[in-house]
Amino acid sequence: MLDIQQLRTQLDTVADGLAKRGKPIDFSEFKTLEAERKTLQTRTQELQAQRNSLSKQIGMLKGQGKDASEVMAQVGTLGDELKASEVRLAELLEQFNAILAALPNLPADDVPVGEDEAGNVEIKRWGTPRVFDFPVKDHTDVGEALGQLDFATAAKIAGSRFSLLKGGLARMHRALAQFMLDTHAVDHGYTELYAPYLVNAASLQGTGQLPKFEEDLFKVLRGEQDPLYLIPTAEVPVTNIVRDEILAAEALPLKFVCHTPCFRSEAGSGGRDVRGMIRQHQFDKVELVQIVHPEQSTVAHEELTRQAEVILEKLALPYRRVLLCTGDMGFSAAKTYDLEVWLPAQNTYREISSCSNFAAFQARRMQARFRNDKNKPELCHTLNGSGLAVGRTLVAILENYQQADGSVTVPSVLRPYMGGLESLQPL
RNA sequence: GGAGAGGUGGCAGAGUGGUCGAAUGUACCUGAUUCGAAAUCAGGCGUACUGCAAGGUACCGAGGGUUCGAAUCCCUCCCUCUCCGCCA
Repeated sequence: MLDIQQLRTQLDTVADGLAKRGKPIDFSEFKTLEAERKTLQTRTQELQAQRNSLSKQIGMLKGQGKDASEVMAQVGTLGDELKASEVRLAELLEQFNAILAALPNLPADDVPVGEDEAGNVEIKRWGTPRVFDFPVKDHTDVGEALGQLDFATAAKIAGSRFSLLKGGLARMHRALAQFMLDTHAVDHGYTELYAPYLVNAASLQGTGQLPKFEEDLFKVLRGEQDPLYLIPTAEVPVTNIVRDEILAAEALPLKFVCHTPCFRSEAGSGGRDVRGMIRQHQFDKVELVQIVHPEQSTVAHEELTRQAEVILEKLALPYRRVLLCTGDMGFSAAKTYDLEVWLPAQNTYREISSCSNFAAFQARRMQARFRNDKNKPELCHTLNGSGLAVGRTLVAILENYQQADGSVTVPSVLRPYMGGLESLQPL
């Protein structure tokens, strides 16, 4: 959510910033509504003040046992205009909210302007892609040859875009999550959380998935009761911890790490990445979330991204860091780094982590504040990043660590989590 | 799933139609007292919008309704607690 004050006072600046995202937004409706709002709001409050004071008089007169009919007649004349003003004002405010809730965040100043992923800027590369002396298989072929990755059975059980892992591969999946959690909780100082996988609509509003992106979510209907939604990322339950809170300044920064499954309907992604476990309805992710003082968010963003990179380096997986351009950034983000891991079968880097600074955008939606130097409530800044997507990490290991005989070497940092197992062998 | 009781300021807790944005206690902040502290005394102490200011407006779980007037009455939803049943 953008600051409505900023829209009122610097509409052109806001419009310019949003235009950089690619689709210029028409603010003529906003201007029309705003012109009406100011006078209507003043007038409504004036009428309310009159009504309140007259009503008080009625109370006083009646309390003294006097006749109040004259004053009651007087307040009666206000009735129609007041009612009409209140109704119209409520309509206007609702329209403002709808406009505001649908506007994406302003890109940070140092975000490159571009239309799509072609405009992204590579920041760094780490690691050297391995040279194979045998034909490289993609992760689906490697996993199925091991007999430990079974899409056909998953499709029977649930449908397309689900996977069934078995044996050592299932264990490696678990080991990855444990390894990531330990690294962030112990080495990086994050507080580990276990959080709900189903959330209410208010939480999804808070982080920005609703109202615009409902079709991306799995919705659980419960008869008369309010629906719940399966979380698309741990960002939702974790960031909403501070929704409607006013924190003490000393409480910041908050740093949370949380491993959850993530559920995405993948509506509109038809045909993309249908093979393999790159794009699934259900995948696990270890998520990093920080709630920080506004002056700290830029530094925190670098720190958090670096902490995600550490996981890739410990796993010895080659990757690159990319700064997303204005046209490729997510709805709520002010600035985003993607980490892309090397996938030899595709001969390219693929996204495995997305680390974003949301500035005050989410905090304003969810009214997450802290008491500043002047003891006044001020919006926090929020950040999050994958550290990392577990399923895609498993994909990267299958491809990068495959051997000519069909086995897959277990990265050394994972071995303590797998009973010392050094290699996945066909079942 | 059945039966019942509740949601008021950081916390506790009063308030069942009118001078209530809300008593009181406690916590917290400032000052006085003190060598210092405790105790005591005085003042302050929710959020947001609006106004140069004085002030005005909204908010008593959320939304709607009745009324000249709603924390208080009515409806829907959300949440909490107690007992019974079921359950990993």
